[in-house]
Amino acid sequence: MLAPVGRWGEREAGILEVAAALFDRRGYQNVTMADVAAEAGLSEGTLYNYFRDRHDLVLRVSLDAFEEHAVKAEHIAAEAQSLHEGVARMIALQMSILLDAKEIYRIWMREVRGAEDYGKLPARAMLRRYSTPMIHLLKKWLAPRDIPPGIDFGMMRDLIFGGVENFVQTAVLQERDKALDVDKTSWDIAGAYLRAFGGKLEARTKTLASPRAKTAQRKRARSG
Amino acid sequence: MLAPVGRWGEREAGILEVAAALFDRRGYQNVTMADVAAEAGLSEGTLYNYFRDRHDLVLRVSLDAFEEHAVKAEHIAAEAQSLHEGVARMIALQMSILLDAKEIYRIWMREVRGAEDYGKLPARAMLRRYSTPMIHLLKKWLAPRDIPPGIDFGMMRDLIFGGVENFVQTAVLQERDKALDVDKTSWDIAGAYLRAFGGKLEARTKTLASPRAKTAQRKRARSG
Amino acid sequence: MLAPVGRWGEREAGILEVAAALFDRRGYQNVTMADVAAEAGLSEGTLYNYFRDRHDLVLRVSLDAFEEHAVKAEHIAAEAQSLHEGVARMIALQMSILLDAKEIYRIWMREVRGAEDYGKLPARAMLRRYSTPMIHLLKKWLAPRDIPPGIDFGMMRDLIFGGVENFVQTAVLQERDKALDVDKTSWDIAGAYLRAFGGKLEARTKTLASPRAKTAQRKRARSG
Amino acid sequence: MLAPVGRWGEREAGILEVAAALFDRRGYQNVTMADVAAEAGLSEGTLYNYFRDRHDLVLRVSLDAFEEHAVKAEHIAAEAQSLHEGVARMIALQMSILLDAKEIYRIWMREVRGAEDYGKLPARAMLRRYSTPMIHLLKKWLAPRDIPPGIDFGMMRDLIFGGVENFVQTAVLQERDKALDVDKTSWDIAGAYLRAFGGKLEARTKTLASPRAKTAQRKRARSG
DNA sequence: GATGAATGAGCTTTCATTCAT
DNA sequence: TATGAATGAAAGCTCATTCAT
Repeated sequence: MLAPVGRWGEREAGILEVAAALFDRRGYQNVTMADVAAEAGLSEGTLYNYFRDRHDLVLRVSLDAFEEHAVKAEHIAAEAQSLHEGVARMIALQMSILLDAKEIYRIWMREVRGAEDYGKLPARAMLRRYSTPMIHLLKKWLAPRDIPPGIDFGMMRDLIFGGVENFVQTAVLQERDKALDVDKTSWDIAGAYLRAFGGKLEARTKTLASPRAKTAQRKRARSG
Repeated sequence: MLAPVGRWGEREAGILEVAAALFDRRGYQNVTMADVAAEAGLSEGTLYNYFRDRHDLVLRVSLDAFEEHAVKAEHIAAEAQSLHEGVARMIALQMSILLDAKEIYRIWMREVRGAEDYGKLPARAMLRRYSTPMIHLLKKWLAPRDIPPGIDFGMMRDLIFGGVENFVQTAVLQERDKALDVDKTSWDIAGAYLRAFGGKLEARTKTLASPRAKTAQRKRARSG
Repeated sequence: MLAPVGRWGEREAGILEVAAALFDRRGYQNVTMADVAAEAGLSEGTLYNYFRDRHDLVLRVSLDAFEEHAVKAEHIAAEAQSLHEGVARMIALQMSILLDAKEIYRIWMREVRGAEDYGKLPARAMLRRYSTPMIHLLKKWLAPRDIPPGIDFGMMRDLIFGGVENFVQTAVLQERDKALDVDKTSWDIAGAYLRAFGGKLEARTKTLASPRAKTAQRKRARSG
Repeated sequence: MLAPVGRWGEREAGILEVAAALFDRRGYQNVTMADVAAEAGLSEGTLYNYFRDRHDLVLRVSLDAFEEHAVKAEHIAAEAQSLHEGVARMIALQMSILLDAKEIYRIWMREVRGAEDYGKLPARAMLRRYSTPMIHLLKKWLAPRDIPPGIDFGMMRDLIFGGVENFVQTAVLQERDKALDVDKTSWDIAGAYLRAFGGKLEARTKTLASPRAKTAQRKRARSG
């Protein structure tokens, strides 16, 4: 779902952006509606013209952010020249998300994935858009007879994304995140997973475009 | 509401148990002190005879639960007859924790690991007790020359635990958790990781004791 | 309970007035935020739109009340035609404050004067504005050679204000306060202090304007 | 009312002493029953075998302390060789009370004098015992024809005690209290009051016994 | 649509007091 | 008498949400 155009749509997008930044800076549980309103230069009441309630705002922030990620994941899957490259770039994407906007990711995991009733449908759809490209990638390049017994594609995806998440979390906790070479590490980890799942490894030749840099650019462009 | 939970020292254990169950059912952020008190059959004020404040209670719940897990992890590492068996049992332990008490795990990861000041020392020690046995296991059985480049032991541990966590989460979300064959899946996933990290695989012969069943037993015993 | 007290800026003044009255009636330590809210016809939360916290409210009540007193004290010092008249009017002012709003005075002495950190600056400034006019008065009219040894101006001020406070307190306790002739008593007490400090006494000729009456008028006007 | 003798009485006296010390150190509003119990080496429940409730304890602490002061005041009035000496010693007593145990004094003024129903009778009696010696002194030495018009003995007492209280309070606030020469200042202030009330001044010849030192001695003796 | 004061339920925490042992 | 765990009524404060303007 794209943001509506025109003034109304712009303002909504502005609120979402401001809220995302605030959430990321302070943790979304510690951001009040008043904070968001103030940061957006609006009054509190106005927020409720755009979002049903706090939950809705949180949800939309996360959906919005994940939309971008989903698009990127789809590109990676579509353009991969090899399994190793594709998985590595997917891992690099995941890493950069966690490093740049881990709070949004947290919201996603806690509020959106776990939500029982509200917004479940668009959230599920978005989750699928983000996580299925990895499955497509694996399905395309892995020979069925090489896949170890008991392992399926969904499991692979879960193991990869979860493993990377945990690895980055530890790195952040140990304050090794600034020194992390995302591209190289992604390639190495991808290699490990290919071994695990019966894929063919490659030597790392060309540099992966860093989604991290792209993200930074986008942010600069928007706030201008 | 349960009947009041015993007297004296037992009462503290009872509160912890009741709180753990509540946290797990509703998410610890959504459980109030009044909820815990009511569920334990006590008045609100009484809680504060046992725990300095809410934070203390949350911490203690998590520490308490993890103590048991740590002990089990240490046993597994000490008694493993092969790498495949050890890793599989470790994964099975992790799975059962996540299936039985995923919220406690969440508390651990978010409140305890991330805490800056309070209880950092005992918490860190406990974390190490839980997560290092896996590293010991891997160090003991993996031949250094078989380990793929760019992969170290800490990374292996993070990838394994994180991957399993995510896999279980997805299973729970898709309501496949009841049908999950923890032992078999653990063995298969362990196999994948051994391939990934250069370990020697084995055929699965004997049944792993399910820590899940043991936990259930303990709980029944305590609340009597 | 009073009817809701006006709108906007008036509301703050209304809360302050209502709080001052409550404090005076029951002792400010025994007045809760809920009490103030109820008496002002507001909900509890609303109070916190006007005052950061309880301490802030208490402080503001006292500062507000003392501002008026300070202005009066300055006028008295500026317009005094003789030392006897000036001191007498200052004593009469002090008496009327204590009779009308002794709790506010108590807050001032205990919370504001004694406070270590918060609002120290404006509070100190206000205290000076209230208590220095008396010193100016004495300095202007007392011949240095007439002042008894060991007595300085600060001491004089403290002895006068403290003595009057205690005298009024006793009168209130013995329920003689209604019958108290503020003007005459002030004149007599002033005379005693002039003797004590080496000042020239005068016969009491004209009536002192009673600040007590003025205060009552202001209150009636405001609450309308 | 003297404390009962025997074990029961001793324990009660011990609690009172401990409570008085705590009150003075931290302000009596900030001392809980639990604090007093802990400091006295008793359990909380036991306190209630000796004191009906918190109010009763506070009251008794103050009564107890004032009993000593009253005895001293009576001695001073009985043994005074001149008005100047008597008043000066009375002022010195008041100063030392305020410097050594201002919290007890505060309790007295706030809780006891102001109390409407409870313990009014013994409190009133004690207040009288403390404050009438000053009146006796003045009545004995002041010639009625020298007393200025409009001034009576009760007023004198109030002006003296209140003035001294305020003076000491200011000194404490300005942290001049350590440097305060109690005997000299008392003499000078007494001189001022004698001028005010028509008494005969004297040169200060002999040193006044410092009640402050005596108090310290007593405390040391008791806690041994 | 925009405002922002008002709301009030809800939270954590304290502490004097009670009472079974 | 002594104990001390249990109590529960407050208290101060927060904040998502509403609504008259």
